[in-house]
Order: sequence, then C-alpha cells, then structure tokens
Amino acid sequence: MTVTKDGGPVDLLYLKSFLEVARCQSFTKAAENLGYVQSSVTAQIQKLENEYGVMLFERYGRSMRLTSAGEQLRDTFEQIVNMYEDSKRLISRQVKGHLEIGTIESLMAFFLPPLFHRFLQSFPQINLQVNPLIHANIFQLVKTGELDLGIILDRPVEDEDIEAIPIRREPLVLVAEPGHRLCLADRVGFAELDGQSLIVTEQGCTYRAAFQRLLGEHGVTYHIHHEFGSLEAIKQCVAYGLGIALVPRIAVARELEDKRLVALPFTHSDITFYTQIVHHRKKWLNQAVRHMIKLLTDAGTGGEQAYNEKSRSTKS
Amino acid sequence: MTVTKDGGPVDLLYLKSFLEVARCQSFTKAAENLGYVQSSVTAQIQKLENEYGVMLFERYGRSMRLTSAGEQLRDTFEQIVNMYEDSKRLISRQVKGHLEIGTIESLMAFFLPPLFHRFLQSFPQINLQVNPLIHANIFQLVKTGELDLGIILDRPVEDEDIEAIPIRREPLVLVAEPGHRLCLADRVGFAELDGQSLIVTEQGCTYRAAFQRLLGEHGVTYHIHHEFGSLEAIKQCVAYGLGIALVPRIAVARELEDKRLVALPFTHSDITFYTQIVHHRKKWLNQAVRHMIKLLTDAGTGGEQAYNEKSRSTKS
DNA sequence: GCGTTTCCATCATTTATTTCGATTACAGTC
DNA sequence: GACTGTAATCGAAATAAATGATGGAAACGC
Repeated sequence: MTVTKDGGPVDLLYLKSFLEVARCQSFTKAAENLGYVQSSVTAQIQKLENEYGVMLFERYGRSMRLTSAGEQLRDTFEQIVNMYEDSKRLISRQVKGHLEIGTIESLMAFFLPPLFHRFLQSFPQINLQVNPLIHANIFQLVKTGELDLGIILDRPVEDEDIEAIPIRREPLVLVAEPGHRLCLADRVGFAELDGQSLIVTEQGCTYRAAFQRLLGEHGVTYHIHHEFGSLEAIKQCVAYGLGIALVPRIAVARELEDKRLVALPFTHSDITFYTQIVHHRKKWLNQAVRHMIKLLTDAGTGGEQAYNEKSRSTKS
Repeated sequence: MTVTKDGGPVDLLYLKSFLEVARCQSFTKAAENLGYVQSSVTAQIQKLENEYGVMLFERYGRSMRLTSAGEQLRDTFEQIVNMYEDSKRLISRQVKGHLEIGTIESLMAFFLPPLFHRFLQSFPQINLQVNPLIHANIFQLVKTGELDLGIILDRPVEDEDIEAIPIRREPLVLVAEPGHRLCLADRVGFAELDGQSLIVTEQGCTYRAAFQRLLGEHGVTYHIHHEFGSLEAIKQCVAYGLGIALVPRIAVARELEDKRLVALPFTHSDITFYTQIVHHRKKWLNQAVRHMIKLLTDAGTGGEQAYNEKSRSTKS
C-alpha cells in the first residue's frame, strides 16, 4: 500500500507562528515575540496559505483579522501545537542520558545552582555532571568534545570551532573589608591602588589576568598577598583585611548586602566580562542540551541584554 | 509577552514518515511508500529522535520495533497527522478559485473525465475550466502562463520554462474495420501500409506528425483520405471502411472491446508517447493545482511506470 | 495637503538544511 | 564463507529558510 504525501512540507513551527500572529494581530509583533524578523514570519504564513490554498489573514491597511478559513484553523492548530508540546514534555521527563558541563567556581557557586535545579525538574532522569574547572580547561574540553557545554566568564569569544552564546554582562567589583581606608574615597582609580595587597584567584582565571594586565599598563605596583582557587577563601581573607580582591559581583552579592564586604568605587572602563555558554559548533545538540541552553539564556536576559546581540533563544 | 520556541524545526511530514516506518516495520519499505529514498527517511527519523532526545526505534539486525517512547508517541502523532489532514480537507472543500487546463481531445474524451469528477469532489468550489486545444497551443499557453496546466500526449519534453511530468505511457494503435484485409496479417510492418488510405487527426497533432514522418522515412506511399479534428469522426470513418488510423489506444478501447474496430498487429518500435502534465516551472502551484497533479499522476501509475522515472508524487 | 510613520510584501543574498546516490556496515541466510 | 536484504553514513547537489534592505500602501500628525 502506498501512503501518498499530498502536500508540501509544513513545519510545526509555522503553526506556532500562525497562532502568534493571530494573537498579536500583527506580523511584526509576532516576529519579535518569536525571535524572527518580520519577513520570515510573512514567508511562513504565506507557506501555510499556499498549502491550504486560502488566505488566512485579511490584511487591511493597519489592522488585520483572520479570514473564516483562518478562524477555522486556529483551534486545530492550537490543539496540534499543544499535543506536540505535551508529547515533548512527556518524553523529556523520561529521557535518560548524560549532560556534562564544565564551569568556573564563581558561576557554579552563585549563578547556576537554581538553574540546574530547574533543569532537573524537566529532565529528572538526566545524569547531569557539572565539573568545576579553570577557564582554559573548559575551553579545551569543549573543543575536544569531552564537555557538552561550558559556562565561562570572559570577554567576547571568537573561535572557529566554538560557538559562544553571551548570557549576561557580569560586572566585576573590587571588594575590601568595611574598615579599609579606600572605602572612604569616593572614587578609586589606578593611582589609589598603588601599593595595595591583592588577593587573587588562581592562574588562568580570565578576569584575574585582565586585571593584572591593566594594573601593569597603568604602572601600578601591587603585592599579591594570596592566590586561591577558592572564592570562599578569597572572601574570607578580604573580610579579615588581608587585602582587596576583584571578583564577579554575583559572587559577593550577599556579603555586600550584609555589609561584610564593601565594593570600592573603582572606575575602570575597559573590563567588561560576559557569562557565556560555549559549545562545539559541529556537535549535535539534543533536546536536553538545548533545554539547558534555553534555561541559561532566559535566566540571563532577565538582566542586561547580552552584548549587543538580539539573543535568539536557541540556534545551534 | 514572549513566546519562546523551544525546539528545532520539525516537519509534519516527518510524523507521517514515522508512522509509516512504524507501520511497515521497515525504513526501506516506508521510504518506497512515501516516495523517498531510504536514507532520507533515516535522516527524518533521526531528526525526530534528536528532537525528543530519545531513540524511537530499536534496531535489531533485521527486525525493528518501537521503543516505549516511540510507542507513546505513535498515538499522538497519528492524532496530529489526522487533525492536520482533516483540516486540509475541510478547507479545501471551501476553496474557491479558477483552475484552467488545456488538453487535447483524445485525453479529454477518455482519460480525464473521471479524474475531473474526483477533483471536483475535493474542490467543489473551484471553477475548473478545461479547454480542448491542439498540442502547440497548449504548450504556448502554458508557457505564457495563461493555462495553469496542460495535459498532452507527446514524447519526453525538455524545455527551459516547462516542467513535464510523465503520467503514463500511451500506446498508439493502428485501427481498421473488422473486415479490412490487413486484419488477416499476423504482422503489419511498413511494407504492408504502402498504398493505404489513412484517416488522420488535424495538423499539429504530435502523434500524427511522428507517424507521417516515420512513414516518409520508410518510403511508404499513402493517401490521406480524411483529416479530422474529431476523434469520433475518425473512428466512424474507420468503422465504415474509409481507411485506417493511428490513435491512442485509450481512445478506442471501447470499440476494440466491442469488435467494432480492430487493432492491427503493427510493429513499430520508435513511437512511444506519454501522457504528460506540463506546467510553467516558475509558476506557483497552489493546493488545488497540486491536488490535480496528484490525481493525474496517481491515475497514471496505475498503468505502466512513466518513462523510467520514479515518479515522485508531487514535486514542483 | 503633505510629509512621516507604521506595517506588510517582495527581493536578493547568504546560510542551513534536505535530498539523493553511492558506499559502508551489519546481521541473517543460504 | 559468500550472499542478500537492510540500515547508517558521507559527499555533493538541490532546496528551502532567515536575513537585511527596499518598496508601497494605509493611517497619522501637523
């Protein structure tokens, strides 16, 4: 028996686009909401219209409304899309597998845990392995494919093999103990840092390196008092007045609130770091990985928009 | 509000492919039934599998079976596909519009009527206009876009602007009245035709032209006794013994059965004609037109396979 | 009335995906 | 152990999609 395919290709996403256009009464708004440009949505609707051989929307000058055919299809499409998405949820809850992520301590301790928690609600059966690593290793392991995903803190990354998705801008702050003399200054520049004791993260940390480079360029003499792999240790040492440290704000948010540490009004224009997801361009992203990326990007865009990019939700 | 699209593109046709594979328990058979090559179906299923993050089929050496996830999805997919196709039927029944076809008398009289009837059951509101034309005009009008579709009888067509879809091989037969002396021969070659009276179709008919050319090449002298635009007239004249005629078998199927005419055992290897749909390559084919093409090709492949091509059901 | 804005359609270009065909890999059969 | 039928893989060609830019038509402001 022959099963004929009487019709051209119709993507399930077109149905979603259709529904969104119907809801917004606007191609442009729908496109924005869906993360397309307007002409793409137009094209998708046209595909649907041609597939059905009918106009789906009556276009008046400014406003628009569904044609009767469009009206009839709306419910059907809604049902189809719902069934499809329900089925995805149903299956994803049962998905087993590995997802191996590498990230730096700063993020692992403060930004990621709630997201991982949410992820595991959708994919409870996934064996999620999160490795605390230093920057260079993350990059390397993603490149060789040993990690599915890396989450790093760095300046914008350009690499042949690696796709980097900026999640959010990560402000770095210079912290000191509340009694530190620099706390009294209403502005801390490089001059004021001269001769200070620094407490820094381990070698290979991108923001440490950038900071030291800057200090060097400005001729600041400084003294590295301690070098730790542990953020907790750094914070403790700063709190005990052993020196000052440059850390991601998110890592000291609580301490700043508690007034156990103070952010110095340090003005440096050049260091902007971004939390970024990195993955190998050629490696296939399955549903679970894509879901993780989506969680991360959504969590990020709650804050500042990641560099200037219109961060498309998921796009391998 | 932002509607996130969490998932890659999934074509509705993939779901059909999935169902067919599940039904056939075989990628290869499913591919044949669907009009794909095997590797395409494999790729489609892999896409689905990646989208859901699960294997859908357990592949054993020879046999295969659905995984539990596949089993769960089967019903959902079936429902989705049914809803989708029902919606297409629902809408197509309401589609209004024109569909203008040009064809030659031989086909219009014997092959097409039942197909047009079926077409109008699906698209009762379409204004279907069928114009009886001669070959050259059909070609010309399709080329200029004045006809949506042409249905012709010709040898394989190659043209820059025109896409020709072979429907079926159309045998031509040389008919005579039952009492004709050539009926007694067990083989009629060009030699036997020498001096015969021919009754032919109008100028511009492709098979008439081909036949005359052949006769000329073989040095056959003949006498054109009548030249008609009407097949009915030709058949009548042949029946009354005014001469013999070369016509498409389908045009005289009934008369041959009734023994009112006789097919001479004429052996000519060179003339193979095909019933073909022609349409302009660049012209958009809406649902109604595609449906018509599908009806025609399906009707055709009931007979002999059209030239050597694996005639894909619809492919603009 | 006339420019301006807003919104959709269209176009060309780039980019990605799909399809095919050929080949490889593998298991069951003879 | 060669053979057959079946699925996966790979490269190339065909096809489709997304984008950014352009054009046109209706509503809006003045």
